[in-house]
Amino acid sequence: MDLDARRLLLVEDDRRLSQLLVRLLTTEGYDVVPVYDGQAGLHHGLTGRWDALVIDRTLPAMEGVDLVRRLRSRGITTPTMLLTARGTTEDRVEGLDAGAEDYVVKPFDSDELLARLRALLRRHSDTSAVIDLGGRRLDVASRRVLSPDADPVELSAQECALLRIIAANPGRVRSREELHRRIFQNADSPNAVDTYVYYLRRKLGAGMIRTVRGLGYQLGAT
Amino acid sequence: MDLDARRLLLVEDDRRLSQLLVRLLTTEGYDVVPVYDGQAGLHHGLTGRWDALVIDRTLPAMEGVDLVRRLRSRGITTPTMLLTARGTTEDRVEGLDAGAEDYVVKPFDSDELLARLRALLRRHSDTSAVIDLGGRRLDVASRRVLSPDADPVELSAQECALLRIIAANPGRVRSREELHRRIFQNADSPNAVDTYVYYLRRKLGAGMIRTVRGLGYQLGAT
DNA sequence: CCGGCCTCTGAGGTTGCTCTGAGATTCAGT
DNA sequence: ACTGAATCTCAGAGCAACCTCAGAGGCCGG
Repeated sequence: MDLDARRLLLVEDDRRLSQLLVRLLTTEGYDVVPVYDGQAGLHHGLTGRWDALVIDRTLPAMEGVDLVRRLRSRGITTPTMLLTARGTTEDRVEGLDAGAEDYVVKPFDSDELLARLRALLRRHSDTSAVIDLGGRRLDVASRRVLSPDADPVELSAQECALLRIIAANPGRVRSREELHRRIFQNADSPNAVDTYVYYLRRKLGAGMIRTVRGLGYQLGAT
Repeated sequence: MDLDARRLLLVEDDRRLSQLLVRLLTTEGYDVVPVYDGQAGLHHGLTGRWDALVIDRTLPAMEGVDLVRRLRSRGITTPTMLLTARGTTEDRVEGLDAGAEDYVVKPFDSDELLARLRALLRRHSDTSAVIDLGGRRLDVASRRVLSPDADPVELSAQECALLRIIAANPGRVRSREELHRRIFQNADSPNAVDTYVYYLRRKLGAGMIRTVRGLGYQLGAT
């Protein structure tokens, strides 16, 4: 077995298609694990370590788009490709805005799927489980903030997702809209982002997150 | 005039399509610069600061795919979207493997293009405009003035806008009228510019902005 | 079924920004 | 030095953006 192989989670209910994809991707050198419904996909997506997710849009137990949304809302940012039979624009837009990085319309061509997968993995090669916060560190896997001279601070899923986005790029200011879209997509209150910033500050100190009035938030002490 | 708009370089030789795209993207709040052949695209891609590139595949002087390849080979990693008329798989694969992040097949749907662009920009995140102030630097994105040997100085929106205009051309003198027109659109008091110059001097030192009596203001002597 | 944690809502309270206006100060020309 | 014009200084009203936090409802393990 290839220890450096990219690990893919394949969520596809059609057994025949699933088998076909497993064979194709395995031949290309990927390490593929197939599951056959949304619940299993959610479970493995949340608990496993994956380089990319390949998810069918139409699944029993949970729509593919909902699966992506739920994973994103739990702080999982693994790059994701949707397989979709429907080619309508609204479907595509919905998929992309749910947080999927890409989609492929069935029936698709093997070479195209592989090319898109390569492109997906290429730009997401910076997945480090530990993010530097300037002095402290965010361990995404265990959702804890570790500091050299204090006890670890435990974060909830949403807190972690928020901090992760802000910390991904220390110099950059993230707008409320972006944060809301990426984390609280099924929240009506535009205030949710503020609230979680408040929670994080309460746990980590006010200096952790800087407010840029009218623009958004930024990692503090940069 | 949106100072925080995302900057897009559009490389499209078909004037009609180009104009259409400029209008669409501008309406969405992007800051779009159109060029009409590969050479110009290469030049601007190498020298300008862009948040994303939108490139037609079929161009005079240089193919779109070659343009992407050449930009990538020079270390330009700006996220890129290809527009392609041909929908064959080999074309798509070639485009993606050349380093393009995404492609859209013509004729394309506006909503889809915009959704893909959002997805593209969402995952790329390290661009920020920094203006030299002679020793210190103005980070427009986070509205701060950074200096090598002091804490950052935070600016308000108006302060930043004012300093940005003055600092854009160090030698040039900006009249009160111009500054007032560009920043204090709905302010009655002709004194507003003076006030904000005062605020900036208070935060950054009197030498930052020089008064040219009777004419206006200018970036202070380095 | 219960209790605890997490998520999101909504309603104040507070802060910081914007712009105004008026007096103080500087400047150029006489 | 005198004078009028240009510029500087600064306190404060009004307002939007932001913060704070209690609580309702959801989810999950016991």
